[in-house]
Amino acid sequence: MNYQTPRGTNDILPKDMSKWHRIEDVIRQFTYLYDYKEIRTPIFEDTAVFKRGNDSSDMVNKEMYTFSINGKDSLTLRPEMTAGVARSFVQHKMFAEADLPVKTYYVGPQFRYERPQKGRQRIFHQFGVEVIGAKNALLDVETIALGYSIVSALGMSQLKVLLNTLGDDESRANYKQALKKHFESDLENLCGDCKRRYEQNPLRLLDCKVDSKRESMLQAPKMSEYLNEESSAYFTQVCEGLDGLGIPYEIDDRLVRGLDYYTHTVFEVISTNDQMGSQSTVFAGGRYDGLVEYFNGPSMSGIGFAMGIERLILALEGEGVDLGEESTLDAYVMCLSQTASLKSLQIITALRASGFSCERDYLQRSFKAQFKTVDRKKAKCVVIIGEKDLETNTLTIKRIADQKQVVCSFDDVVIEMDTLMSEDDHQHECCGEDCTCGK
RNA sequence: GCGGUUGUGGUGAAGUGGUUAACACAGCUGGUUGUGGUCCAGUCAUGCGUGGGUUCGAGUCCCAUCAGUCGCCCCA
Repeated sequence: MNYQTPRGTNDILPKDMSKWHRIEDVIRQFTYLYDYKEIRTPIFEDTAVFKRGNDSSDMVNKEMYTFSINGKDSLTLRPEMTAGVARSFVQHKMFAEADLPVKTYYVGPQFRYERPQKGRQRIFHQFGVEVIGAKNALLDVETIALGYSIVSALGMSQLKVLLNTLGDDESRANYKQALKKHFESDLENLCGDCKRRYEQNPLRLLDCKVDSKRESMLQAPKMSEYLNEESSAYFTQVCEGLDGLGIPYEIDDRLVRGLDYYTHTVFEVISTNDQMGSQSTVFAGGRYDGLVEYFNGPSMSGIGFAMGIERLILALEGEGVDLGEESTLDAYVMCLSQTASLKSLQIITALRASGFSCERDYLQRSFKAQFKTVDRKKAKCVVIIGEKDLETNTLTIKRIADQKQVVCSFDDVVIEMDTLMSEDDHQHECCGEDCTCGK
């Protein structure tokens, strides 16, 4: 038996972790600037939190990891975060807080039983925000701006913001009816999926890829023609806000999100990098009006988005953005004889206590092999302790950058390291390769 | 859930059914027993995703299965 990660899951290995940390750093930096607070909800919830009666999405109906213990509760590994956050918002009566809206963000794993593909895994990670308790077009704008700022700050530039509105319930109901009426005569000729969509969620007819060129599809009525005055005005404000911030976007009247709770603004930010494959959406979201009420809270609106971190990494790597900070080491301590090993342990401990990151050899490898490790680890200095040094109570410190070498007593190792390292820093700060400053 | 395609050491890969599974990189050891990055030599897959089958003989053919990947569906 070969043990391996279950299908559609993967280990995030130490060598890749710096990318994740970098992304999480930028996320925390920007959510701080925008005054969002982190929320952590359970990895699993009562199934009813996700599976709400009227939902037609595949995610909720076919892709959930649902289980029960002792035949009692039906629990589900979260496939998304919005429902859990809305549930939490109501459970903890955040609707009564003095300062609304409540602005939250989250980062964590999500679980969907899907056929894996590039950019689509069964366990994947999302960063997302949920702003609940105020219905203001400027919040829609702020939400999009936050996501946009984060991916931009990370260096993503090949992207497109797609925007649409689904209007309020009244507008959407009228539109759905109009769509059904429009496609009624052509229904027989549409693809199988479209026939299903016609019944389940006529809005989704619009993003069919098979029938997109059909006459009836091209002639399909547009959402914008069915917006009532309020919905239309709201959407205009969102557009004006994005214009005001200089965020480029395209209105895509065929953009329909899959989850049933969306109302008004919906948006999707896709990577246009050609290495993305068919899963190119990096983050997407929209406004939802009925969710808080579903969880027995007051009638409050919310808006949010979710960003796929694995997809973000794919997009950034596709664009050639370098996310890995170079891992470096202040010193590599070489011990060249067994008898010196206790001394080397004391030295490395003293250096670490003074804040220098240090590593050493544990395999009694050759001098040459240890020096190769120094290169691979990009250590700034090497501390060398050998048999002879025990007699003289000295060791050698070598600075790799310029090969400068000093011999000092065991007791002075920290002081000497300080000196070498600060000179080194000086070099980095004040000058490049053609340094004339004399250091 | 549907269809296509791929699967050989740590990595990239050669390998028309026939003895010991090329080559390159990385690793390790030595030349240089306290000064690395170059060079040279040596070493490194009892095994070809897994399990069956065909055959005198299978990495090569067949079946099943697992996984990756691409598209559909769906979605972040």
